[in-house]
Amino acid sequence: MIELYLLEQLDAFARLGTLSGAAEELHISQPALTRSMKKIEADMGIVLFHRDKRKLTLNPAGKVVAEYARRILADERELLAAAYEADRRERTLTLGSCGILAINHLIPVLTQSFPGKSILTEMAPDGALVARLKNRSCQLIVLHEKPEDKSIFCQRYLREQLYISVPEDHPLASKAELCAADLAGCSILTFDLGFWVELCREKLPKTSFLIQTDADTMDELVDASNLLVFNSDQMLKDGYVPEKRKNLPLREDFASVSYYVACLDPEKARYTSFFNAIRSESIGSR
Amino acid sequence: MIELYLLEQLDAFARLGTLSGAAEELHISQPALTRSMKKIEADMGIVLFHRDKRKLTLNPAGKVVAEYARRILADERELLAAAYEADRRERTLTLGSCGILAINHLIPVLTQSFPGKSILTEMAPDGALVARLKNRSCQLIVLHEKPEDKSIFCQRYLREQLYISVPEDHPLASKAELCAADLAGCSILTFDLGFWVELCREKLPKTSFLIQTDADTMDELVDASNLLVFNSDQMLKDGYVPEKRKNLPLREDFASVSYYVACLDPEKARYTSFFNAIRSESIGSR
DNA sequence: ATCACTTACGGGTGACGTAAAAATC
DNA sequence: GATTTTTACGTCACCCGTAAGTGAT
Repeated sequence: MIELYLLEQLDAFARLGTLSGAAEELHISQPALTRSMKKIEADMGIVLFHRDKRKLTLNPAGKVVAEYARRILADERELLAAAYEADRRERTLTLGSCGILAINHLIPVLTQSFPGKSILTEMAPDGALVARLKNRSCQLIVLHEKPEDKSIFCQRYLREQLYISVPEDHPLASKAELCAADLAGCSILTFDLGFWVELCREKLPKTSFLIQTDADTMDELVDASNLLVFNSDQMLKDGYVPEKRKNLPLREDFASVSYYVACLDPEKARYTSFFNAIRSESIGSR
Repeated sequence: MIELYLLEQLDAFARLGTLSGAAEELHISQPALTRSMKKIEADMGIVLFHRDKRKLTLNPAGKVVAEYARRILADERELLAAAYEADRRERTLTLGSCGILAINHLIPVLTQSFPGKSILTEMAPDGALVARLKNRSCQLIVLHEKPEDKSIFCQRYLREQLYISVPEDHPLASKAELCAADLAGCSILTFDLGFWVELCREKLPKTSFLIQTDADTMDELVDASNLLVFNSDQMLKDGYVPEKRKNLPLREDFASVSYYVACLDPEKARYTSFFNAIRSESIGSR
């Protein structure tokens, strides 16, 4: 058995050409290298060097060993990288969601249900989420349409109804509720809420959406402008109630969605406590 | 840097399933293994095992490491095998020859010209020899036809003239020399001399050859029979003179050949002393 | 004199075995 | 009680650095 530190030292010598150079790179003394090179030969029982009193060079067998050593050292580095990646996956639970609401709601639940695990969240469209679930990039996903796939275990979660926060002095403020036509030609301020934006752009083509990604900027714009603001029953319940605005529901089919929390069916046992935890919340929200 | 002995121990545990089993296979104590497994984790800085008080099992990251370890250990074994093979090639000089005569003559010369090297000889037809020279299975070859290939350096060596040793009471014994027709219908005893047998079978289709591979058997058959015996000027010079027989030359073009010693042209400098040694012998033989 | 490698010597880390304990079946 | 793993302790190997030596440029 040739230990890796010996192969590393041989590799350094093979690349640098001199023991002194290799010793410098490895931060060890020359004599240590002399001994190591002798030790490899002794361990293998064959001669690997041509000794010229002045210069040490690899003979053909030595070159063969150096070549393999290089490969083995690369494999060892790969081992470390793969192990760290596996470890990271073990310690983190990745939640993918089609919208930001579920993320905000679920992070505390996940933190409590899986103590010791880091929670990583990301937003993506439903289709991409299913793909990420299957290639194990995500362990849990939140969709706004029920997946048909039998290999995916799925549990109904919250409903969310779209609201528009209308400035009190806005013409629409007199209404009790809104429909798509009311919003034609309007601009609506909205945070980057995931699927909602795409859905509304499709369903309300005559309305423009002003997407904000920074929460503070968003808040300032809401305060400083008399624009319509995107909102929902859940957001209102969470306390997101813009000042000096009336919050009106948007009465359209698309403006009310159900969320579904899903995982790979074979893995559902791992997440039982989590699914139980959100079931009560889900029922409570109806 | 994870040392190989640790990976070996992890691999044994991964295969055997228990530390005690692995310890037995590795001929070390259990506590040593416990410590080694802890050391791998400490060296890598991640957890690789699920500890159940009673049973130790690999977690996903541990399985990844075990898988890589297996590959790396296989590579290390391959390294050893390749190095030993390279070392063997370095220490042995392989001579291929079309006939046994050149082998017998050249072994002492090679032994003296390349002190410290083992000499390995083998017999094969000219075509195969050239192939073996090119793929480095042989360093030197002896042919009975001059190769045209420019990448092959070639030097003329001995000539050999075929003789037939005829029993003194045999009808042919009265002749001074023989031709192909004289041998029609005869059986000739011969040792396995390489290309000569194939050549004679082709040129003397009406003569049968009784091939012997064991030298003692051959000698006894020569003494006990009144068969013709295959011979040559070189063999006679070497002292192979069957008793109670007359040695007659076979006067046919094919029955006299020149040998050529060859090596790869880029390597000829390595064999200068050898080529010089056989040049004098070659000239002396004419 | 300088450079490259080798030899000689002393020190500290660490890999091992033995012995014993803890925990589970 | 038997099996498996862990902890504790002492020993020995060995890997390293420093210092000195050899040979070549």
